[in-house]
Amino acid sequence: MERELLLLGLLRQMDMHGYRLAEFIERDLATCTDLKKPTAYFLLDKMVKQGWITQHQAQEGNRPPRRVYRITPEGEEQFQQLLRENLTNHTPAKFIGDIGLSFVDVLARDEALTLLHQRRIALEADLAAARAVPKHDGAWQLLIEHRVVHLEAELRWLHEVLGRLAG
Amino acid sequence: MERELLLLGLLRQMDMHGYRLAEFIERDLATCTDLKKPTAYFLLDKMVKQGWITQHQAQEGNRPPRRVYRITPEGEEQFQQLLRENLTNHTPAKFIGDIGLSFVDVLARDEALTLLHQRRIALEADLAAARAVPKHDGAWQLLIEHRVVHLEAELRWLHEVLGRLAG
DNA sequence: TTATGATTAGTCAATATTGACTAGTCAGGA
DNA sequence: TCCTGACTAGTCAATATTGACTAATCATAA
Repeated sequence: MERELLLLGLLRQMDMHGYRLAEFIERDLATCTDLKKPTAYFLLDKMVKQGWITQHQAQEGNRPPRRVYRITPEGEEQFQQLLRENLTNHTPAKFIGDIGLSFVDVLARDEALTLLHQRRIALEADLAAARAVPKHDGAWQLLIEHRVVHLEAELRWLHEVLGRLAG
Repeated sequence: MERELLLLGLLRQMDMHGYRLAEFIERDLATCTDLKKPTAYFLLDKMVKQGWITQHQAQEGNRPPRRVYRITPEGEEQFQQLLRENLTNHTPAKFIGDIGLSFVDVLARDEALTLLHQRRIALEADLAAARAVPKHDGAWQLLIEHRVVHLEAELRWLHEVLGRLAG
């Protein structure tokens, strides 16, 4: 339900049309979740059916009409409940990079080292990018720092692994 | 393609029937990936169609016949390629817990602290469990250590967040 | 003015994923 | 022996997800 939580949380801040929501999520929230446009519409439709949000048409100038969504009191209640669940439960991240690592001894040591070295380069670039994000206000700042903390830990670990493989 | 990589990697070690594969993944690899039984069969069928593996029936005693899968040379080639890609590319983990955190200021400070405190308890339990896993051999040990490293970083960060919220 | 490419808003068919189910087998006790 | 509950192996309908597409509008530049 974390996607629903996200959509409700955004609609709670202001009414929005589907395209705007989906675009915001895909562009600015890529580090938390990946949720594509058709999925967003699917979930929005579902939440309309469940009565958590309402949908109405809105025309602006000559533009084609838009579906604007608004949260309902039932939606707000859901949001509150989902938020509490999400904050309480620690849901560990899945590291899909680990799958390859579990087979690393299939490769010759030199090749493995070369490939993991490339991974480290990519990781360092990610970390630099995350550190370069300007200070935000409020809770978003937490997420940015979380990302930095995680990438730093990842980098230290990868360094360790490279060292162990090398000698 | 990380699920295919995993299935091919396991079949590469020995022929297996679908149920065994799915059970192993669900029980022992839950920290890397979540892949349910029907998904495993779906992917196995797909890989048979693509010629990466073959399927044959095997009877054992009175038991119902099983579908046993075996990797083909084309499958081995795929495996090698997928493994190299997986080792090279750093694919950052998604933190779905962050979605809730981004809305944390919706709640009164005391309630947020209580909920996040519960999260910390759960996290500490996870960490203790991860540390208690006995030493494995080879690459599996890497994954266990990765998990510990990640959980430690997560715990430090949560501690930081709690401190900041509190004061 | 009109051609070109980018942006907007959403759709659709194809693919992926899963919860809940079935139908057989086995192990152990009454 | 027969019953019960657990295990084995897989299926199926329902749900979720996405790549690729459409069709309109807007920006700009020749």
